[in-house]
Amino acid sequence: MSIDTAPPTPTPHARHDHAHCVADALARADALCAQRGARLTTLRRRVLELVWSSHRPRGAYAILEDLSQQDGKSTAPLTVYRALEFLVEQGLVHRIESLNAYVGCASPGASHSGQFLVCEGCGDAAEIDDSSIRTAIESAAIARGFRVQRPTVEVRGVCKDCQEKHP
Amino acid sequence: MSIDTAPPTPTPHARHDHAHCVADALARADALCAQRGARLTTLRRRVLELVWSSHRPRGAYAILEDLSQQDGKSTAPLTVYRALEFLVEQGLVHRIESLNAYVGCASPGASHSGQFLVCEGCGDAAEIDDSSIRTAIESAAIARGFRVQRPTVEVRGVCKDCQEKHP
DNA sequence: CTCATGATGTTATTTTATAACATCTCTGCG
DNA sequence: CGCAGAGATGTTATAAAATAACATCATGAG
Ligand SMILES: [Zn+2]
Ligand SMILES: [Zn+2]
Ligand SMILES: [Zn+2]
Ligand SMILES: [Zn+2]
Repeated sequence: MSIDTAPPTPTPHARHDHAHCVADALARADALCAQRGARLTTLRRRVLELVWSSHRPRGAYAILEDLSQQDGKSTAPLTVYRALEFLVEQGLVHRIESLNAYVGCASPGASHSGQFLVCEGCGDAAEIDDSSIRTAIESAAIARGFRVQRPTVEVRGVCKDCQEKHP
Repeated sequence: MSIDTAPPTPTPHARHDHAHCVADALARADALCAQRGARLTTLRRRVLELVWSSHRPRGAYAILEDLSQQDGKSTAPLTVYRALEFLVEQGLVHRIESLNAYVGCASPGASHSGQFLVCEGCGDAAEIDDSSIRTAIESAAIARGFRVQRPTVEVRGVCKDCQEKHP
């Protein structure tokens, strides 16, 4: 069976060891939080793991359902929102504004602004950290006397794999 | 961050003839829609005018309230959402994803992607159309085989005037 | 005029997010 | 240890944003 005819999978670009992605993300989170004295509690760690369950942005309520299902009892939205708030503050998770959803950060610890290529086909959100974009935004802002605090770049379009599937 | 819930006062620091802004925007909208055969109905035109009541992004429900108050009777959310949908499609209004709010387009008709400098201080959203940003995004996408459909750039920070007020 | 199309009205519901307050749990300190 | 205080979580209720499904109205081509 050739790669070209591979069936649709939850993670479309699934030619990778995703379990490794998750384990890696959790390990980095542990290290970062320990280093900072931030408390990555069991709950927060579980939420982080659920955010990382795919490379697609996931809604707070989707995570909530996972959590409830795992525990057999229903959890309150606030529980998830508070955990997400912590994770975003720590730079472990990014919020995709145009989707009201959350996705694991590809390189936490590094200072970066969050730039995403969001595919309409598969829903994947690929995080990039392009210095040209960063500096272009900074320059444009400076030219107008605007002090940048948090740049948001979310590019909708179609990823490489999805283009090949629907030519 | 709070979006514009205050009464529709023109921009806080703007020493400009805002009535002219609005009239101008409406005139251009009339012309564009006429040219395209799109129907800028009374309702849609009124919503456009309300979006333009300031240079701050306004939420759909804020506009809804204005509309209801003007008419003395309550209007349904869908009424506003449908009008906004039309206005966004026609490029007369942009949606600011990170605020769930809408703002009038500074240069409708021109093809542009929507780049905004959103001030945390005054709530103003200044629309820019910076070619460096545009090309930087396009290049970064091309390098990854990603086909861009709709780039979104929303930069949070503090505008010039607000920096001067709070030094 | 008549019909087809698109626009608006109406009612109900879904999805996303937060408020207010109670309880628990960890940690540092006497 | 035992206790105080801060931070984390639980609980209940509500707010805010968006959409669904279906009915009616308005407009313009033929
Ligand atoms: Zn992975
Ligand atoms: Zn990141
Ligand atoms: Zn103005
Ligand atoms: Zn514009």
